[in-house]
Amino acid sequence: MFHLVGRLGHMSAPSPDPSEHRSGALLDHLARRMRLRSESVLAPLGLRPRHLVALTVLRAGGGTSQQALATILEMDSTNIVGLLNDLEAEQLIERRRSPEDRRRHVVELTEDGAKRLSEAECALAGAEDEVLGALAPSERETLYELLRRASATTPVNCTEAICAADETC
Amino acid sequence: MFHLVGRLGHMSAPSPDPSEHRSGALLDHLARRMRLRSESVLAPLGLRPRHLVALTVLRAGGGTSQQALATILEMDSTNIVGLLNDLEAEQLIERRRSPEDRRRHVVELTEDGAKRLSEAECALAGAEDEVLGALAPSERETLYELLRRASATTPVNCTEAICAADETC
DNA sequence: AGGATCGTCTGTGCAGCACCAACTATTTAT
DNA sequence: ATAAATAGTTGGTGCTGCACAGACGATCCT
Repeated sequence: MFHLVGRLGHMSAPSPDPSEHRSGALLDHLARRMRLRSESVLAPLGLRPRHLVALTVLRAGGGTSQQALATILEMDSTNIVGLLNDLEAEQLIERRRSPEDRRRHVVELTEDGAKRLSEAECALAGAEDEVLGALAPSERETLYELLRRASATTPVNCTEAICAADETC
Repeated sequence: MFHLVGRLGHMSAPSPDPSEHRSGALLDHLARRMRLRSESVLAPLGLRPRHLVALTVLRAGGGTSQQALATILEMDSTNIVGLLNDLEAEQLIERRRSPEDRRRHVVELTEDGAKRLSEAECALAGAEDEVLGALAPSERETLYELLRRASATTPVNCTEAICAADETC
Protein backbone atom coordinates (compact mmCIF):
# COMPACT_ATOMS: atom_id res chain seq x y z
CA MET A 1 0.00 0.00 0.00
CA PHE A 2 2.45 2.58 1.14
CA HIS A 3 5.37 1.49 -0.90
CA LEU A 4 6.46 4.38 -3.07
CA VAL A 5 9.98 4.64 -1.65
CA GLY A 6 11.36 2.63 -4.44
CA ARG A 7 14.68 4.41 -4.74
CA LEU A 8 16.56 3.13 -1.79
CA GLY A 9 18.66 1.07 -4.09
CA HIS A 10 21.78 3.17 -4.27
CA MET A 11 24.01 2.63 -1.32
CA SER A 12 27.33 4.32 -1.55
CA ALA A 13 29.89 5.50 0.94
CA PRO A 14 28.68 8.84 2.36
CA SER A 15 25.45 8.18 4.23
CA PRO A 16 24.23 4.66 3.90
CA ASP A 17 22.68 4.83 7.32
CA PRO A 18 19.01 5.68 7.38
CA SER A 19 19.13 5.73 11.14
CA GLU A 20 20.54 9.22 10.87
CA HIS A 21 17.63 10.45 8.81
CA ARG A 22 16.16 12.96 11.20
CA SER A 23 13.11 14.78 10.00
CA GLY A 24 13.27 17.61 12.50
CA ALA A 25 15.14 20.14 10.41
CA LEU A 26 13.13 19.36 7.30
CA LEU A 27 9.93 19.65 9.26
CA ASP A 28 11.06 23.00 10.57
CA HIS A 29 12.06 24.22 7.15
CA LEU A 30 8.86 23.25 5.42
CA ALA A 31 6.70 24.48 8.25
CA ARG A 32 8.33 27.86 7.96
CA ARG A 33 7.82 28.03 4.25
CA MET A 34 4.22 27.06 4.64
CA ARG A 35 3.64 29.48 7.46
CA LEU A 36 5.03 32.43 5.55
CA ARG A 37 2.59 31.82 2.73
CA SER A 38 -0.27 30.95 5.03
CA GLU A 39 -0.11 34.24 6.83
CA SER A 40 -1.04 36.32 3.82
CA VAL A 41 -3.64 33.85 2.61
CA LEU A 42 -5.23 33.52 6.03
CA ALA A 43 -5.29 37.23 6.84
CA PRO A 44 -8.50 37.97 4.85
CA LEU A 45 -10.19 35.24 6.87
CA GLY A 46 -9.17 36.86 10.14
CA LEU A 47 -7.00 33.91 11.08
CA ARG A 48 -3.37 33.29 11.76
CA PRO A 49 -1.44 30.10 11.36
CA ARG A 50 -1.56 29.25 15.03
CA HIS A 51 -5.33 29.64 15.04
CA LEU A 52 -5.47 27.11 12.29
CA VAL A 53 -3.38 24.71 14.30
CA ALA A 54 -5.73 25.02 17.23
CA LEU A 55 -8.81 24.60 15.08
CA THR A 56 -7.31 21.55 13.43
CA VAL A 57 -6.55 19.98 16.78
CA LEU A 58 -10.03 20.74 18.00
CA ARG A 59 -11.64 19.23 14.94
CA ALA A 60 -9.56 16.09 15.38
CA GLY A 61 -10.01 15.82 19.10
CA GLY A 62 -13.59 16.81 19.79
CA GLY A 63 -14.32 18.49 23.10
CA THR A 64 -11.19 19.05 25.11
CA SER A 65 -10.39 21.03 28.21
CA GLN A 66 -8.12 24.00 27.90
CA GLN A 67 -5.32 22.42 29.79
CA ALA A 68 -5.55 19.36 27.62
CA LEU A 69 -5.22 21.72 24.70
CA ALA A 70 -2.20 23.29 26.32
CA THR A 71 -0.67 19.85 26.64
CA ILE A 72 -1.41 18.88 23.07
CA LEU A 73 -0.19 22.14 21.59
CA GLU A 74 2.66 22.23 24.12
CA MET A 75 1.94 25.82 24.88
CA ASP A 76 1.70 27.63 28.17
CA SER A 77 -1.90 27.56 29.35
CA THR A 78 -1.99 31.31 29.91
CA ASN A 79 -1.36 31.83 26.23
CA ILE A 80 -4.05 29.35 25.34
CA VAL A 81 -6.55 31.72 26.89
CA GLY A 82 -5.75 34.51 24.47
CA LEU A 83 -5.76 32.13 21.55
CA LEU A 84 -9.20 30.83 22.46
CA ASN A 85 -10.44 34.35 23.11
CA ASP A 86 -9.63 35.21 19.52
CA LEU A 87 -11.46 32.18 18.25
CA GLU A 88 -14.44 32.61 20.54
CA ALA A 89 -14.77 36.26 19.59
CA GLU A 90 -15.54 35.09 16.08
CA GLN A 91 -17.75 32.25 17.25
CA LEU A 92 -15.45 29.65 15.81
CA ILE A 93 -15.27 27.78 19.09
CA GLU A 94 -17.46 27.46 22.16
CA ARG A 95 -16.46 27.25 25.79
CA ARG A 96 -18.95 25.32 27.82
CA ARG A 97 -18.56 24.42 31.45
CA SER A 98 -18.10 20.76 31.95
CA PRO A 99 -21.01 19.18 33.83
CA GLU A 100 -18.76 16.78 35.73
CA ASP A 101 -16.24 19.34 36.77
CA ARG A 102 -17.55 22.83 36.64
CA ARG A 103 -14.09 24.34 36.81
CA ARG A 104 -13.37 23.06 33.37
CA HIS A 105 -14.18 24.58 30.07
CA VAL A 106 -14.96 22.11 27.38
CA VAL A 107 -13.78 23.66 24.15
CA GLU A 108 -15.49 22.66 20.97
CA LEU A 109 -15.55 23.68 17.39
CA THR A 110 -18.76 25.40 16.35
CA GLU A 111 -20.39 24.96 12.97
CA ASP A 112 -19.00 28.31 11.97
CA GLY A 113 -15.62 27.16 13.12
CA ALA A 114 -15.72 24.02 11.05
CA LYS A 115 -16.87 26.03 8.07
CA ARG A 116 -14.17 28.64 8.48
CA LEU A 117 -11.58 25.94 8.87
CA SER A 118 -12.78 24.37 5.66
CA GLU A 119 -12.63 27.67 3.86
CA ALA A 120 -9.15 28.28 5.16
CA GLU A 121 -7.97 24.88 4.04
CA CYS A 122 -9.45 25.54 0.67
CA ALA A 123 -7.72 28.90 0.48
CA LEU A 124 -4.42 27.29 1.40
CA ALA A 125 -4.39 25.02 -1.60
CA GLY A 126 -2.25 27.46 -3.55
CA ALA A 127 0.25 27.84 -0.76
CA GLU A 128 0.55 24.11 -0.46
CA ASP A 129 1.03 23.77 -4.17
CA GLU A 130 4.01 26.06 -3.94
CA VAL A 131 5.61 24.37 -0.98
CA LEU A 132 4.83 20.77 -1.82
CA GLY A 133 5.11 21.25 -5.54
CA ALA A 134 7.68 18.50 -5.81
CA LEU A 135 5.25 15.90 -4.54
CA ALA A 136 2.58 14.16 -6.54
CA PRO A 137 -0.99 14.31 -5.23
CA SER A 138 -0.86 10.78 -3.92
CA GLU A 139 2.39 11.55 -2.14
CA ARG A 140 0.86 14.62 -0.57
CA GLU A 141 -1.98 12.49 0.67
CA THR A 142 0.52 10.04 2.13
CA LEU A 143 2.35 12.91 3.77
CA TYR A 144 -0.89 14.26 5.17
CA GLU A 145 -1.82 10.91 6.58
CA LEU A 146 1.56 10.43 8.24
CA LEU A 147 1.49 13.91 9.74
CA ARG A 148 -2.06 13.46 10.93
CA ARG A 149 -1.30 10.22 12.67
CA ALA A 150 1.86 11.57 14.23
CA SER A 151 0.16 14.67 15.54
CA ALA A 152 -2.70 12.65 16.95
CA THR A 153 -0.46 11.35 19.73
CA THR A 154 -0.45 13.12 23.05
CA PRO A 155 2.96 14.27 24.23
CA VAL A 156 4.01 13.64 27.83
CA ASN A 157 4.92 10.37 29.40
CA CYS A 158 1.62 8.93 28.36
CA THR A 159 -0.22 8.08 31.47
CA GLU A 160 -0.88 11.42 33.02
CA ALA A 161 -2.59 13.80 30.65
CA ILE A 162 -4.41 10.97 28.99
CA CYS A 163 -5.90 10.15 32.35
CA ALA A 164 -7.14 13.70 32.60
CA ALA A 165 -9.07 13.47 29.37
CA ASP A 166 -9.73 9.78 29.35
CA GLU A 167 -10.66 7.39 32.12
CA THR A 168 -8.71 4.29 31.34
CA CYS A 169 -6.14 4.39 34.10
CA MET B 1 -22.50 28.38 1.48
CA PHE B 2 -19.78 26.64 -0.38
CA HIS B 3 -20.18 22.98 -0.74
CA LEU B 4 -16.83 21.94 -2.13
CA VAL B 5 -18.03 18.52 -3.00
CA GLY B 6 -15.40 15.86 -2.93
CA ARG B 7 -14.29 14.52 -6.21
CA LEU B 8 -14.53 10.86 -5.70
CA GLY B 9 -11.64 8.83 -6.88
CA HIS B 10 -10.84 7.05 -3.68
CA MET B 11 -12.85 4.28 -2.25
CA SER B 12 -13.46 3.72 1.40
CA ALA B 13 -12.00 6.97 2.63
CA PRO B 14 -12.39 7.29 6.40
CA SER B 15 -12.21 11.07 6.06
CA PRO B 16 -14.83 12.72 3.94
CA ASP B 17 -12.98 14.95 1.54
CA PRO B 18 -9.32 14.45 0.69
CA SER B 19 -9.28 17.69 -1.27
CA GLU B 20 -9.36 19.54 2.02
CA HIS B 21 -6.42 17.70 3.45
CA ARG B 22 -4.02 20.55 4.03
CA SER B 23 -0.80 19.65 5.72
CA GLY B 24 0.15 23.15 6.81
CA ALA B 25 -1.28 23.09 10.29
CA LEU B 26 -0.02 19.59 10.98
CA LEU B 27 3.41 20.54 9.74
CA ASP B 28 3.37 23.54 12.03
CA HIS B 29 2.22 21.52 14.97
CA LEU B 30 4.79 18.77 14.61
CA ALA B 31 7.59 21.17 13.83
CA ARG B 32 6.85 22.98 17.07
CA ARG B 33 6.84 19.79 19.08
CA MET B 34 10.07 18.73 17.54
CA ARG B 35 11.68 22.11 17.99
CA LEU B 36 10.84 22.27 21.67
CA ARG B 37 12.59 18.98 22.27
CA SER B 38 15.42 19.75 19.91
CA GLU B 39 16.39 22.89 21.75
CA SER B 40 17.35 21.11 24.93
CA VAL B 41 19.01 18.24 23.13
CA LEU B 42 20.97 20.53 20.83
CA ALA B 43 22.09 22.96 23.52
CA PRO B 44 25.04 20.82 24.71
CA LEU B 45 26.27 20.76 21.12
CA GLY B 46 26.18 24.55 20.91
CA LEU B 47 23.51 24.48 18.27
CA ARG B 48 19.97 25.68 17.90
CA PRO B 49 17.25 24.33 15.70
CA ARG B 50 17.71 26.97 13.05
CA HIS B 51 21.39 26.20 12.83
CA LEU B 52 20.46 22.65 12.11
CA VAL B 53 18.13 23.71 9.36
CA ALA B 54 20.89 25.72 7.75
CA LEU B 55 23.40 22.91 8.06
CA THR B 56 20.94 20.46 6.59
CA VAL B 57 20.29 22.71 3.63
CA LEU B 58 24.00 23.20 3.11
CA ARG B 59 24.67 19.50 3.21
CA ALA B 60 21.97 18.91 0.65
CA GLY B 61 22.88 21.81 -1.59
CA GLY B 62 26.64 21.94 -1.65
CA GLY B 63 28.27 25.33 -2.05
CA THR B 64 25.73 28.10 -2.19
CA SER B 65 25.92 31.86 -2.04
CA GLN B 66 24.46 33.59 0.96
CA GLN B 67 21.65 35.16 -0.94
CA ALA B 68 20.78 31.80 -2.42
CA LEU B 69 20.66 30.56 1.13
CA ALA B 70 18.40 33.45 2.05
CA THR B 71 16.10 32.46 -0.78
CA ILE B 72 16.03 28.81 0.16
CA LEU B 73 15.50 29.44 3.86
CA GLU B 74 13.18 32.33 3.04
CA MET B 75 14.90 34.50 5.56
CA ASP B 76 16.10 38.05 5.33
CA SER B 77 19.68 38.09 4.10
CA THR B 78 20.83 40.33 6.93
CA ASN B 79 19.81 37.64 9.40
CA ILE B 80 21.62 35.02 7.38
CA VAL B 81 24.83 36.84 8.19
CA GLY B 82 24.43 36.32 11.90
CA LEU B 83 23.39 32.74 11.44
CA LEU B 84 26.48 31.99 9.38
CA ASN B 85 28.67 33.91 11.81
CA ASP B 86 27.58 31.51 14.52
CA LEU B 87 28.38 28.52 12.39
CA GLU B 88 31.66 29.88 11.11
CA ALA B 89 32.78 30.73 14.63
CA GLU B 90 32.68 27.02 15.37
CA GLN B 91 34.23 26.08 12.05
CA LEU B 92 31.14 24.23 10.95
CA ILE B 93 31.00 26.14 7.69
CA GLU B 94 33.44 27.98 5.51
CA ARG B 95 32.98 31.19 3.58
CA ARG B 96 35.15 31.33 0.54
CA ARG B 97 35.09 34.07 -2.02
CA SER B 98 33.76 32.89 -5.32
CA PRO B 99 36.43 32.96 -8.03
CA GLU B 100 33.95 34.04 -10.72
CA ASP B 101 32.36 36.79 -8.70
CA ARG B 102 34.48 37.98 -5.88
CA ARG B 103 31.58 39.72 -4.19
CA ARG B 104 30.05 36.40 -3.41
CA HIS B 105 30.73 34.12 -0.56
CA VAL B 106 30.45 30.48 -1.34
CA VAL B 107 29.24 28.81 1.81
CA GLU B 108 30.14 25.22 2.38
CA LEU B 109 29.94 22.68 5.10
CA THR B 110 33.28 21.78 6.63
CA GLU B 111 34.21 18.33 7.76
CA ASP B 112 33.63 19.42 11.30
CA GLY B 113 30.26 20.74 10.24
CA ALA B 114 29.25 17.46 8.68
CA LYS B 115 30.42 15.62 11.76
CA ARG B 116 28.58 17.92 14.14
CA LEU B 117 25.46 17.64 12.04
CA SER B 118 25.72 13.89 12.24
CA GLU B 119 26.17 14.00 15.97
CA ALA B 120 23.20 16.28 16.30
CA GLU B 121 21.02 14.01 14.22
CA CYS B 122 22.11 11.11 16.33
CA ALA B 123 21.32 13.02 19.50
CA LEU B 124 17.88 13.87 18.16
CA ALA B 125 16.81 10.28 17.87
CA GLY B 126 15.13 10.38 21.24
CA ALA B 127 13.25 13.56 20.45
CA GLU B 128 12.05 12.10 17.21
CA ASP B 129 10.94 8.96 18.95
CA GLU B 130 8.73 11.02 21.17
CA VAL B 131 7.21 13.10 18.44
CA LEU B 132 6.90 10.47 15.75
CA GLY B 133 6.19 7.64 18.14
CA ALA B 134 3.00 6.78 16.36
CA LEU B 135 4.84 5.95 13.17
CA ALA B 136 6.63 2.74 12.36
CA PRO B 137 10.28 2.98 11.28
CA SER B 138 9.42 2.41 7.65
CA GLU B 139 6.80 5.11 7.83
CA ARG B 140 9.28 7.52 9.34
CA GLU B 141 11.63 6.79 6.50
CA THR B 142 8.83 7.49 4.04
CA LEU B 143 8.09 10.72 5.85
CA TYR B 144 11.73 11.70 5.77
CA GLU B 145 11.94 11.03 2.07
CA LEU B 146 8.85 13.07 1.30
CA LEU B 147 10.03 15.98 3.41
CA ARG B 148 13.48 15.83 1.89
CA ARG B 149 12.16 15.93 -1.62
CA ALA B 150 9.73 18.70 -0.85
CA SER B 151 12.35 20.85 0.81
CA ALA B 152 14.74 20.34 -2.07
CA THR B 153 12.66 22.63 -4.26
CA THR B 154 13.47 26.30 -4.49
CA PRO B 155 10.68 28.62 -3.41
CA VAL B 156 9.73 31.33 -5.94
CA ASN B 157 6.52 32.07 -7.75
CA CYS B 158 7.02 29.42 -10.37
CA THR B 159 8.15 30.81 -13.63
CA GLU B 160 10.57 33.48 -12.67
CA ALA B 161 13.45 32.05 -10.74
CA ILE B 162 13.06 28.77 -12.51
CA CYS B 163 13.73 30.70 -15.67
CA ALA B 164 16.77 32.21 -14.00
CA ALA B 165 18.16 28.77 -13.38
CA ASP B 166 16.67 27.29 -16.50
CA GLU B 167 17.24 28.42 -20.02
CA THR B 168 14.06 29.16 -21.93
CA CYS B 169 11.72 31.88 -20.77
C1' DA C 1 32.56 56.94 -14.42
C1' DG C 2 28.07 55.31 -12.70
C1' DG C 3 24.89 52.12 -11.29
C1' DA C 4 23.74 47.68 -9.65
C1' DT C 5 24.77 43.70 -6.65
C1' DC C 6 26.76 40.89 -2.55
C1' DG C 7 27.88 40.89 1.90
C1' DT C 8 28.40 43.18 6.46
C1' DC C 9 27.12 45.93 10.44
C1' DT C 10 23.87 48.59 13.37
C1' DG C 11 19.63 49.73 14.97
C1' DT C 12 14.49 49.63 15.43
C1' DG C 13 10.23 47.52 16.13
C1' DC C 14 6.91 43.90 16.35
C1' DA C 15 5.08 39.32 17.50
C1' DG C 16 5.21 34.76 19.78
C1' DC C 17 5.78 32.91 23.79
C1' DA C 18 7.42 31.48 28.45
C1' DC C 19 7.15 32.79 33.03
C1' DC C 20 5.42 35.01 37.34
C1' DA C 21 1.84 36.70 40.40
C1' DA C 22 -2.74 37.35 41.87
C1' DC C 23 -7.55 36.29 41.82
C1' DT C 24 -12.17 33.49 41.33
C1' DA C 25 -14.73 29.35 41.09
C1' DT C 26 -14.81 24.81 42.05
C1' DT C 27 -13.38 20.20 43.52
C1' DT C 28 -11.03 17.08 46.68
C1' DA C 29 -8.72 15.73 50.77
C1' DT C 30 -8.14 15.96 55.81
C1' DA D 1 -15.63 22.51 57.88
C1' DT D 2 -11.47 23.84 56.65
C1' DA D 3 -7.54 23.45 53.85
C1' DA D 4 -5.37 22.39 49.69
C1' DA D 5 -5.32 21.52 45.01
C1' DT D 6 -7.02 22.53 40.25
C1' DA D 7 -9.10 25.19 35.98
C1' DG D 8 -9.37 29.26 34.09
C1' DT D 9 -8.54 34.30 33.68
C1' DT D 10 -5.98 38.67 33.75
C1' DG D 11 -1.94 41.57 33.72
C1' DG D 12 2.79 42.22 33.51
C1' DT D 13 7.75 41.29 32.18
C1' DG D 14 11.33 39.83 29.38
C1' DC D 15 13.57 37.07 25.86
C1' DT D 16 14.02 35.77 21.12
C1' DG D 17 13.28 35.41 16.14
C1' DC D 18 12.72 38.09 12.58
C1' DA D 19 11.58 41.74 9.16
C1' DC D 20 12.98 46.02 7.74
C1' DA D 21 15.82 50.16 6.92
C1' DG D 22 20.17 52.77 6.46
C1' DA D 23 24.88 53.02 5.54
C1' DC D 24 29.18 51.16 4.08
C1' DG D 25 33.08 48.71 1.29
C1' DA D 26 34.00 45.63 -2.34
C1' DT D 27 33.14 44.17 -6.80
C1' DC D 28 30.86 43.57 -11.16
C1' DC D 29 28.83 45.37 -15.47
C1' DT D 30 28.10 48.72 -18.74
